[in-house]
Amino acid sequence: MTTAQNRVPAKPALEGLEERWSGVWAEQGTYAFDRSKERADVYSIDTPPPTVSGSLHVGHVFSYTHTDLVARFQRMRGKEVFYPMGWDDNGLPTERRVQNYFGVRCDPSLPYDPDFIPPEKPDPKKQVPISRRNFIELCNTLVVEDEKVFEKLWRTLGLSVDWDQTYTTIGADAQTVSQRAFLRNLARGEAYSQDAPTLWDVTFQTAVAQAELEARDYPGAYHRVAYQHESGPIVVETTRPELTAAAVAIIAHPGDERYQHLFGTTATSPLFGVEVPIIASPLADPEKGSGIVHCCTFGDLTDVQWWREFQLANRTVIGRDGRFLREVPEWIAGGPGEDLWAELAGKTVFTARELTVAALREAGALDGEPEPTQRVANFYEKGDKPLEIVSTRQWYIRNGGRDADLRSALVARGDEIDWKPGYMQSRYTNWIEGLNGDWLVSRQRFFGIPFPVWYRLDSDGEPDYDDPILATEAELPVDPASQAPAGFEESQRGEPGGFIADPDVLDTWATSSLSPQLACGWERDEDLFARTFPMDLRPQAHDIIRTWLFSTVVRSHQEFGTVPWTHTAISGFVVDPDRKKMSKSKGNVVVPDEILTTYGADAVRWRAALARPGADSPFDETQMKVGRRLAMKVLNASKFVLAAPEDYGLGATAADLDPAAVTEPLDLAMLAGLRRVVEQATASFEAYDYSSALEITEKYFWDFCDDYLELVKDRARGEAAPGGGAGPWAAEGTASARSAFVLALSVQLRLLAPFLPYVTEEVWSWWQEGSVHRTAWPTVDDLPTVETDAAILPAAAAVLAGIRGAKSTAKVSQRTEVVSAVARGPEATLLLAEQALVDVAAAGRVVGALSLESADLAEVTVEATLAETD
RNA sequence: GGGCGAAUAGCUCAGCUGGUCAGAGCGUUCGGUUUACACCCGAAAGGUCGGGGGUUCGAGCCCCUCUUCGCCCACCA
Repeated sequence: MTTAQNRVPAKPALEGLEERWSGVWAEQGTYAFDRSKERADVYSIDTPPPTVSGSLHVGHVFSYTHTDLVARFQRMRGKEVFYPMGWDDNGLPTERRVQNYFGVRCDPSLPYDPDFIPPEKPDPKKQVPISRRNFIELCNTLVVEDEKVFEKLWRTLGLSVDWDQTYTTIGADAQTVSQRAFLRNLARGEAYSQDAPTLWDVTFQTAVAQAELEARDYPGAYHRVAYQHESGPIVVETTRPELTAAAVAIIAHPGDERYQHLFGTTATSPLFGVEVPIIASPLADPEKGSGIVHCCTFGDLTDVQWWREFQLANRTVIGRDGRFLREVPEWIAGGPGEDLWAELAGKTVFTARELTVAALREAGALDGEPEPTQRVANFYEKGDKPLEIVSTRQWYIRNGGRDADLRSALVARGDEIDWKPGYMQSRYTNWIEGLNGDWLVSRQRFFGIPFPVWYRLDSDGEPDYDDPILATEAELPVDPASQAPAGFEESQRGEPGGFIADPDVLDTWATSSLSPQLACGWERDEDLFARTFPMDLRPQAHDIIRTWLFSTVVRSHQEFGTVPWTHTAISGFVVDPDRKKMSKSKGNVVVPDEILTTYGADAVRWRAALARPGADSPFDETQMKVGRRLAMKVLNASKFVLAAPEDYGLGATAADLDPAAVTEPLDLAMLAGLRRVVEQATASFEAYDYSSALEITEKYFWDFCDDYLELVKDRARGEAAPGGGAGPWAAEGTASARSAFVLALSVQLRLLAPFLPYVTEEVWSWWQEGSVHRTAWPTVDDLPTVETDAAILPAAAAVLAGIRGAKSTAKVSQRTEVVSAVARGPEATLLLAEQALVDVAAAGRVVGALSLESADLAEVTVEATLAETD
C-alpha cells in the first residue's frame, strides 16, 4: 500500500534534536545566503550585534528569536534572506572585561612589550599596567573567545543566521568603514571638532554623549553661600559649594523684584575675592532656593548655557581626573584664596567640598548649616560617579541637535520607516526634538577605532587643530598612533615641526550606527551592497532607539540620503516576575543555557513568540513547559500519522498527499478550517505579528489532535465500524482520512516551522526530502478546493465532548462503551454533526443508537446509557 | 513636569474598524491502566472587563475624567 518507507523512531524524543539538526544545517548550508538573487527577491536584516563582552540573558534570547521567526517566515515565503550576525566587540565594555579577565590596565605611556604574558591569576586589586598595544592585543584575543561562546548559544537556539556573514565592530573592515564614513562626514561638513565644555566621566576619563546619560538620584545638600555686595551679602543656594572657586557670575530672574537693584553691578566671591557680574536671565527660577544662583564653570548644563550667552570667563577648576587642578589658577593666585587653594589642589570633588565648606563656615560666609537633599545628577550609564563638565577638544557629528532643518529632516525619515509597534516612533521623534547639541563621537579611550587624523606641530611643538592632516580613503584602515601621515617620517612624531596623532577613538555607536554599511559590504563588495541595501528590517529593543536606531538613521541620511531600512521591529524586555528589569546587579538574571537545557530550544522559542512585539514580558518558567508540551505533541501526533501499522501508526506516506482523495465531509471540513488558519497566520506574519500567527496555528493544532484525530482514528485505520460488520467505511473513507491527515500534517509542520524549527525538521525528515525550512510556506493551494462547511468539525467535536462529559460525570473511563445516547442541542449544530455521525459514534465508543434531538440549549448535552464496567 | 504604553478569571495574556466578546493557556478541583502521546487524556469551577461620567437601540471596545502601574525624556541653584 505504501510506496516509501517512513523513518519514524519508535520513541520520538526532544533530547538531542538541537545538536543533531544545528549540525546538519551548518553542514548543508541550509541558511546560506544566495547572492545571485536580485534586491527585490532578498529580505535583508540588520541584526543587532550583541556586546560580546557582556553576558546574554533570557531577554536577548527572546528578542533574537523574534527576529528569527520573521527571517524563517520570509525564507519560506520565497525570499532569499540575508541574515548576518555582528559582534559588538568595540569599546569600553571590552576594555573592562579585559581588565577583569586578565588583571591588567592600560597605561598608554608604557612601551610595547612583545613578550608580555598576562598574569595567571588576575588580582583585581593589583592590575598590571601594560602598553596600549599590549592591551589591544588582549582585547582582540578575548573577543574571539567570547564570540565563539555566543555563536554556540545562537546555534543552539536555532537562529537561522548565515554564519558565513559575520562582522565585528573592531576589526579591519569595521575600522575602514568607520574611518571612511567619518572622513566623508568631515568632507561634507557634517563632522567638526570643537574645544568646548563637555560632559565628562571622571572614572573612565572620557567625554560622553547625551544619549549615554542617565539621570540618577544622588544625595547632596543645599549650602547657603554668601557673596559680598555693596548693599550687603547675597546668599545663593548651592549643592556644589566647592565650585565657589569657579564662580563667574551671579544670576537671577529679570522679573524677580528682590534682586532688581543688583543687576548690572558686581559681587565678590567669598574666600577667593573674585569679582563677578550680576546678570538677569529668565533661566533662573525665582522659586528655587533663594532665587538667585551663582554660575560656575561648570556645575551643570545651565551654567554652560549662561557661560556661552553672556560670554563669561572660563574658570575651570576641575581637571580630567575629576580632581582640583594642581596649579593655582591665575584668578586665585595672589588673592585671599591662594592658601586655601594649596589645600584644595589635587583633591577630589568630595574632599574639596568638605574643605571649602569648612573655610566658608570659618569665614562666616556660610548661612546656616547644609541641608541634606536628594538631587538628580547626570551619570554616564556605565559609570558610578556624577559627571563633571570639562572643557576639552572633541569631535562631533551633526545630528540635528543644533540645526532645525536637519532635525525635521530626521524626524521625517521616521515616517519612511514602518514601526512595529507603531507607537515606538514617538520615542524616536521625542528624542530628536529634545536634542540639545550635536553628537559627541570622540572618546578618550583605548580599545576603539581611532580617528584617521593627525595634527601638525608648529616650531614650538604646539598642535594646529584647525588644519588637521586627514588620511586618504585609499590608506584605510589607518592607525595614526603607529603610522605617520603622508609626507612625514615616524621620527617626526611629537617633534616641533612634526606631527601628532589624534589621541581619541570613535564612540562605539559611531561604528555600530554603520551596521548596515558593515553588513552589506559598503564600498567593499558593491555587488552585495546592491542586493541588500537599504535593508528590510532593523530589529532591536526599545531602550536603544535613541542611540542605535537614531544614529543609524543619521548616518544613512548623510551618506545615502535614504533610510537604512524600511521596517523596524522593536522588542520588549523580559522582566522578572515583579516586572523589574533584569540586571546583573539585581541578581535576577535568568541564564539562557539553563532553560535551553531544561526545556529545549523549541520550548524556549515558543515562549519567546508569545511576547508580542514591543511588549515587556515577565519571565515565568512554568510557561516553558507548555512549549515543551507542544513540541512533544508534534512528535507524537506525527508519529501516529507516519508510523507503520505495526507501530500503531497509520503508515501514511508522502504518496498519500492527494487533495483529490479527500472526500468525507469531516475531513474536508477539517481542511477547510486549516485553510482559514493558513490565511490568518500568513496575514499575521506579514504584519510582523508572529504572536498571533502562533496563537492561531497552535490553537488549531491542539483541536486537530484532541478532536479531529480522535474522531477519525478508527476510520483512518480501516477498522470495522462499531456494532460490527464491514460498516459504512469503505476503502474510500479510509483513503480520505489518510490523505487529510498527511495534508494537514504537511501544512501544520510548515506553519509551525518558524517557531519550532527542531521538532518540525525532525518530523519532516521522517517522510520528506530536504529541509522543512527551505520548503515553501503553505498556501491555500495546498488544500482541497471542495466547498465544505468548516463548522462540521467543531459540531462533531461538540457532540463528542458531550459524550466525554457524560462519562466524566459518571466517573468512568473514556473507553467505556455507550449502549445508546441522545445528543440534544442547537439544531444547526446537530445538522452539521450528523454529517460525521459515524465518526462521532466511533470516537465516543457508542455501540448502539446515537440519536440527535434539536433543543433550545446553548450547548450540546448528551444523555448516555453506559455499558456496565467492573 | 512632557511623552508613550498598560489596567479583562489566582497567574500570563487574546478580544481586529462598537451588535454570539465575556475567551485561551497555566494553576486549582474532579475523573481516567486510552496501542500517537503519562513530557498523557477527559471534565468542571473561576471575572459586576480599574473607578466615575457620557455618546448610542446597544460599549472591555468610542469620548471625558480620576486612580494605579511600567517605560522614555526633562527636572541638577
